[in-house]
Amino acid sequence: MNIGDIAKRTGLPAKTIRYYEEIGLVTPHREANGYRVFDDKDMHRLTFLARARALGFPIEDCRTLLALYKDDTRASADVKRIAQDHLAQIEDKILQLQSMRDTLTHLVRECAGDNRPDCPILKDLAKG
Amino acid sequence: MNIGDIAKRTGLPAKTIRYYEEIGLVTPHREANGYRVFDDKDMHRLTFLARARALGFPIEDCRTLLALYKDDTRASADVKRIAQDHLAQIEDKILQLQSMRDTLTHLVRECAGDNRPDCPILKDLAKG
DNA sequence: CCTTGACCTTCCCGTCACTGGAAGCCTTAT
DNA sequence: ATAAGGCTTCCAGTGACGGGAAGGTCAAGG
Repeated sequence: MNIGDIAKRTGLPAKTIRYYEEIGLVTPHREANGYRVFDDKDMHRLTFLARARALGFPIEDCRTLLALYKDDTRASADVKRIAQDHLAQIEDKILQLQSMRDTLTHLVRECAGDNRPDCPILKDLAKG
Repeated sequence: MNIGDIAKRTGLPAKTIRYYEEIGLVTPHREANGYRVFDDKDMHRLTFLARARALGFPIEDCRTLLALYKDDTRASADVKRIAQDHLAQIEDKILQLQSMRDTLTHLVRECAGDNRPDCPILKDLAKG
């Protein structure tokens, strides 16, 4: 399969797949004309990557997860730790965003949104 | 005030303040020796920026908000629209993160986390 | 007067995970 | 023969800074 086909099948942009090759996450073969050829193993790795990225794992986590996946002697504890750490980061982020959302919701509700200059949003930002 | 003092007072790193000057968000004077000098107006702008950034507004929104703040003839509707758009983005992001969190929480709960290789997290990532 | 340490300056590179675009080669169909 | 579309590499940009180097400045102490 060429890069366009695999892109369609994995849902990953061709650019992203080239980038993954550049950083060593996949190593497709090359045809005589220089084109990349992807086999089922590449397909599988890319699908794995797509799912891991969709769960928000950073690239380096993905690399580690792929290595663990390949390693039959892995301990599930190693996988779990990575997932838990990532989960903790996500939960932190959610809390931050919820706090922003709450403040913003309040401010937006207070603001008349008409053509007068008086604005509680700006007032709040300015009050420090 | 020198940059170190204003950094302490605003809570912004000196590096950030220099960056804000570079992109035109503040324009402190310069002493004969080249040092930046910040007055109360700069202080006020930086405090405004710190608060707006803390609410997650992107830099370009901050620039616009500062301009609106300065403009006595503004319509509060303009401010409100910016805040609402930003709020919508935050809510989107929260939903994405919550979806990730839910999946991860489930997977982590399923995983034994011992030294055996069997791992539902990897299984899920691999299944595509 | 000299030095030390704490400031300050600019400049450049690195972050993260791509994305856009240019310039040019390859393949397939007409 | 040519045109369309796919492929290649390489370079630059994103957002909002952070790290660190090389060097100027200032106040206090010996």
